[in-house]
Amino acid sequence: MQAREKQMVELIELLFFAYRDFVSDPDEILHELGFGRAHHRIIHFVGRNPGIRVSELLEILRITKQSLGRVLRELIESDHVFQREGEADRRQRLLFLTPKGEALRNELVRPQIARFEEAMSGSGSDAEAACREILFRLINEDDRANVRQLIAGRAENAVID
Amino acid sequence: MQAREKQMVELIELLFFAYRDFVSDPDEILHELGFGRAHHRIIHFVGRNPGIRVSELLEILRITKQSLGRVLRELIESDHVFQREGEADRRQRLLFLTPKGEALRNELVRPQIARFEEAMSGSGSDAEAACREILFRLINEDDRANVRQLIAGRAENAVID
DNA sequence: AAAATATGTCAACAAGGCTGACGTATTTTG
DNA sequence: CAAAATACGTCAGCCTTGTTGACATATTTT
Repeated sequence: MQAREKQMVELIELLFFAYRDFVSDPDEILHELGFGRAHHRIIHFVGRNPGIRVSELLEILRITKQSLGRVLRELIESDHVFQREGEADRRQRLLFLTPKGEALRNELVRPQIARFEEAMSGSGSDAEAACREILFRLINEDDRANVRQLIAGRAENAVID
Repeated sequence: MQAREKQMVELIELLFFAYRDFVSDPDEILHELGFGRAHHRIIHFVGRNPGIRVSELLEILRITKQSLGRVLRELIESDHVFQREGEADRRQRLLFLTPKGEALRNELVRPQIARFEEAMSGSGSDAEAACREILFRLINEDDRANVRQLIAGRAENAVID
């Protein structure tokens, strides 16, 4: 094995361990509520994209509608998420967080923000930008444009009535 | 939400998408063999740490021995992994990859190396070091020393007879 | 009016986690 | 040396979250 490849393997492992611990704080919180990681992902992306369509969510999460359906139903029944008909297209069921859902989303994202802030402390803004760029380029090339738009955030202040 | 927090949320999402795609290539290969991500993790860490003890593997993967047991048995039956009694402590069942296991490990790691190399191309070695450091600091503080040692690789050329 | 689209749902199944209980070598300890 | 601790394996049952396939309903597009 070349030295360069060895360095890459080290990065592979770092990413594995970083991700393992990165999801561990939310996992604990969720477990107490009887929820799992699947609920987290829905809460997160609905919170970040109020009014997101079901089909968009499916594409982001790369799961089937049947998988989504079960978990989404639980979140609706527990009053964390609600749906509204699309105005332009009434077949759509746009997704929003309730105040309760927003509260949970906040609780879940807080430790993750803290973890990144701690990880960044001591690094300059150039280091942060470098890391951001590398993470971005780990994403499939054909999906980067989508992700860039998603991350930029679209209807940040969507009116929910 | 503060601007700084928003930046952190963007990083959180980048990590999510990066990881999602990062594991997708191995997943495809594994699926054709009737294996899953659990098999991958075992193959990877046994390959990187020949002679690793079962209990060490459990700690790395953060799963129970019952979960490991099933998947490990499959890998042993399919002749990807074999066990040997520890010399010093004969209760131990040290784990090694067979040549077949090594071949699979290589096949699985290749696309991940390629992905990181592509992601790094264009970034300088300082950017790479910065990213490495940030990923490292995402790991739980009490586990960083362990991970550092693990990643450095210990018995790189362990004799297997 | 017919076809396509967006979504929901039922059913059956699989991977891969979990807990709890118990068994067997082997090593360590009092 | 006997007893306790350790390393590991295994049986059984359960949960979450993913899958495929088939079918239903409302709405929009053609």
